[in-house]
Amino acid sequence: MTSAPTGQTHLGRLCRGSEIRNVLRGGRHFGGPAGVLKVKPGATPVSRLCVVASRRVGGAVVRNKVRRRIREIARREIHPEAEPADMVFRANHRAATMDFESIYEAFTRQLRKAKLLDRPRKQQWTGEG
RNA sequence: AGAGUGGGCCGGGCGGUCGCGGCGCCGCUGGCGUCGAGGAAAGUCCGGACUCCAUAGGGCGAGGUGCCGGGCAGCGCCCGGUCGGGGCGACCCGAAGGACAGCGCAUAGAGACGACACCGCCUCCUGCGGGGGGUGAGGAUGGAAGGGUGCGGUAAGAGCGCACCGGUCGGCUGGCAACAGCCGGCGUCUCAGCAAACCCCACCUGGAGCAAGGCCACAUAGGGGGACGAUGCGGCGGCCCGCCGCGUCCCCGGGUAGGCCGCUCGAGUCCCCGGGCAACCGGGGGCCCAGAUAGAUGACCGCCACCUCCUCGGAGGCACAGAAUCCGGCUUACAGGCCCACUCUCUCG
RNA sequence: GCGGCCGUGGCCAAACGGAUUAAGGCUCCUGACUACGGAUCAGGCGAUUGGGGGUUCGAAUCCCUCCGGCCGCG
Repeated sequence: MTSAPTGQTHLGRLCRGSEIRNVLRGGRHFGGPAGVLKVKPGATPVSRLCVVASRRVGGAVVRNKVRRRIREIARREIHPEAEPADMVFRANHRAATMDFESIYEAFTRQLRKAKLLDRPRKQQWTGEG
């Protein structure tokens, strides 16, 4: 398992095994072609993300690439003023062969469902960017 | 021109926007500068450095290595050579000590190493069914049959005798040596293979591993030193002798993934000169070249290379693969490309 | 970072230097029995012994190397 450091302004790291298990067990489930996203209301003022890429995904190079792409998308698309959340993304083996555009579309759809692209209690903000 | 052998190297380049880690600086909720994966970072198959523990010594055992010389901190690695095998050749391959220390080698076969005769051959006897003796040349068995080839010899044969080729012993010459060449002796004794089967011989090996190990903060309460010792238990590399600890008394002050150190400057790398056939070594000068701690390199765009496709202007692709204490090797994976030396065949001059 | 075990027909597996078609069971196929099926009986198909290389007369077995899977310790 790996957890990615992310943009420190509004996206932190979720590293501890107990917290990760907590999110996986009790979080809301958002499926997608590249993997599963689990979200729970944040325990800290900033949102935190953990990307899980097991050996089923591929070798070290592939797993690093998937993890970095997910983290990059989250960094750019999650709104700084959204409700802080603890997230765990578990990548599957299909993520290894997908190009960046496909992963981008799939993951942003999951984030939109989780209402993380929006500013809370304000106007709808289109997440295209 | 075609086919091939050996060695070395590269592993897309330049620029821009956003983002990440280390270090340095500044006017420090940030900014600026700078550096930021590989030849294999991999497998973890060997060897070390480093750290802690153990070190009275000895015996048994276990594992590894195995032609010679050199290189190296060391190695099971590398270089050079010897011998054997393969290739027309350049070259390539080889765990390459010992089989009179022992033991074993299925089936077949008389016999697989001090034993022996199934067929055959020769000879003698005969009551013509066969029997006695000689032989190991021929056949048969087998992966392999107690040196090989030829001539002589003989009843038939056989190192029975001779010559040559091995083999072995001794000497001489060359070589540091493995070994090679030459000379002589030996067939009464001694002549096969397998030791990546056990085994013998020689040499090597203390145990763990950076989660080593150390420092700091905090809580339940544990450790260190000295003295005494029967059994039991545990530890010391597996076992034994042996040694140490657990037990009692006295004295003194502290162990765990939270943080910090170890943590990256090193048997380093590049250039030049010198020594050496070479591996490599010596000297001089230049350079600083990742240090994360759930683990930093990503995304997008433009131009130029390279490859493929076609509607000739575009589209797609661009290997294997990601540092975790650090080095030296080995092994394995790898799109495409470059350079050097050499060999064979054909053609032309 | 250390250390160990395993890989044999579709499945479970035996043989650990010795010939042979690499046992045996389940499954599957064919036949018998039955009105049909099951059970039973008889016969049969099915193997690069994880891949490659080496040692040997001979390798599933010994050695080297790679691949895959499982487990243990810190």
